[in-house]
Amino acid sequence: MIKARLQEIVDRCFQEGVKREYWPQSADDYALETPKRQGQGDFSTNLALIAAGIKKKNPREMAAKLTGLLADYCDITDKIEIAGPGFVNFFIRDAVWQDVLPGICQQGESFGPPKIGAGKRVLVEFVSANPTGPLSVGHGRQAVLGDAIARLLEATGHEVTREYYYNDAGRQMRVLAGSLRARYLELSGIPCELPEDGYQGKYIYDIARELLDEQGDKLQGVDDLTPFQKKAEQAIFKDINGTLQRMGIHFDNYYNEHTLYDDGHIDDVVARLRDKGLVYEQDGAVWFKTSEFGLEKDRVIIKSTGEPTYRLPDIAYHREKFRRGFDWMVDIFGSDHIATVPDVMAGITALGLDASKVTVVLHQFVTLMRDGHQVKMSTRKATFVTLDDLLSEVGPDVVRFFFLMRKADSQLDFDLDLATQQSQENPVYYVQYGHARLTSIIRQAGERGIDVPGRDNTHVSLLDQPEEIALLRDMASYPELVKNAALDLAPHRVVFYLQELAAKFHSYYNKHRVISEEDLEMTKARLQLVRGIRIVLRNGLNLIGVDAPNSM
RNA sequence: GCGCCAGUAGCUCAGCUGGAUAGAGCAACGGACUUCUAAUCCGUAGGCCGGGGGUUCGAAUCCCUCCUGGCGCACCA
Repeated sequence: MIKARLQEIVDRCFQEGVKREYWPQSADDYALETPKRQGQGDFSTNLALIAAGIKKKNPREMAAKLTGLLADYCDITDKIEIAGPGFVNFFIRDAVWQDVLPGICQQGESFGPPKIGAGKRVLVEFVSANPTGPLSVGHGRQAVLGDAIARLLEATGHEVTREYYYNDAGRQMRVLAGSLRARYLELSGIPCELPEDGYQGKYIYDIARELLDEQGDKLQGVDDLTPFQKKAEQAIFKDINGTLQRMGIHFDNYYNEHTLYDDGHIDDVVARLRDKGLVYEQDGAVWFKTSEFGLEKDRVIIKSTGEPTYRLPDIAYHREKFRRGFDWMVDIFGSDHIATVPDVMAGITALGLDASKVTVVLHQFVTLMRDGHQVKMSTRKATFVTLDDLLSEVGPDVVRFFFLMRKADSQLDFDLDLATQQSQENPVYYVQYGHARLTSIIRQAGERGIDVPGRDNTHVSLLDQPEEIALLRDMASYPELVKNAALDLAPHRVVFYLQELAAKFHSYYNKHRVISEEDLEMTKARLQLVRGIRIVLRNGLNLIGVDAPNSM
């Protein structure tokens, strides 16, 4: 908020400088940033360095021209100085930071990023696991990532639809049905081998048992896999949804790949590509000329058996997303799907659609560590820890927070021993504890009959300690941080921000007393600060779907 | 062999579009509870940012190259 104000001032001076021919318009890619080190001001701009680079002049001379202009326009600083190679550093007046506080208190829950996405419809597709088994820990990362991204986009005013895309037909499902049938027969006392590549997970037994309870031995002589497939799908989706619910994640829409066939979209996409001469037949299969789009080689979209490969429905599905009128489409995929992305993008482009409206977020794998060893996970084998298991061990808050502590690009080691046994040292609790403490202080004040100031600014000038200004500065940067995190689809930045804010507060708490009997005015000022920090912490936690407890 | 991602303190990781003297948490060591919650705080120590070239006023960040790890490179999804 303060930064935006200063940015406006600097922009105005820049334009004035262009008029006076201090520097050319082309120097407009300068930045206004927050320096890391103390003593370098609250903000800093490299305008002079950029301008000097273009005009081949001394940067410090340029900086002097800039400060000359700023003297006329800038009313929120104590001091503006030229430093280092030619940076111009801004020292914001304490009063400016202090004035931020009543605004935050007044806005409360709505304190956050600007609604830059207002009127924009975004589709966020994630999880999209086929109903062949319980959600894995890897799906968990994706679920958390997708939901957090959706929340970030909502916070910035986007109209978000969360969608789960799935396929309940095809080879995998047939193998699943065969596996269930085998277990069903086995439980009925009829020895039966699991089919080749069958699903070995014990959950198949659970479903078989249910089926046996419901149907008795009626299905023993049935060769048709349909009843088994139906039962498996229904039971597994129930399980998946139960897990998602425990995480507090809901979807607005479940999109069945099958509708793409029923509504003729698959055939239509092939026809359209054929019209454009981008499709040909070879070896009994239908190929898509992906090489026309800069890719290595062409790809099969319909196998010689007549069955489409996954690419074709993926392309058709994305065309449907466009037709449904979304302005932005975000896909969250595991890194094992990396190969599909260029093909789908080529398909979108081939159909005359704007591929830049699709953003794919690829997340790297989760490695589960137990007893210092990596746990290998496979949906088909029996050796896997499910997301549900994880939730039972550490709870949804820890799962969410941990999965968001790393950027999507990084592999993630989830140390079960650490997450379960040493949960006291969890960064999640660190932040939550901060919130509980803040709440407790306000409660104490209430018990002593002290009212906590809200929107009024009669006390804020008392908040002149360095720690207080630092806190206010961080709080003021929250809206911009969230805005950038949303646009970059990077929720981990919110997590890091919250840890830092909590740390500053804990430190402050240990150094300064908020409620003091001798000084009621100071008490009120600090209570207002406490209230403001609590709002920001609470809003931030809410943004990543983590609970903000009032006591711990 | 090719593509994508990663390589930053002993460990796990931040570092937004290139910016000034490189950041946090854990682990280690030494301290702080008659006080608004010690699930906390304070201090100490810890680094050729994988190696090597290049681009420029300036590189952990951009380009090239090599090394290491992960994921892919199907008429599986």
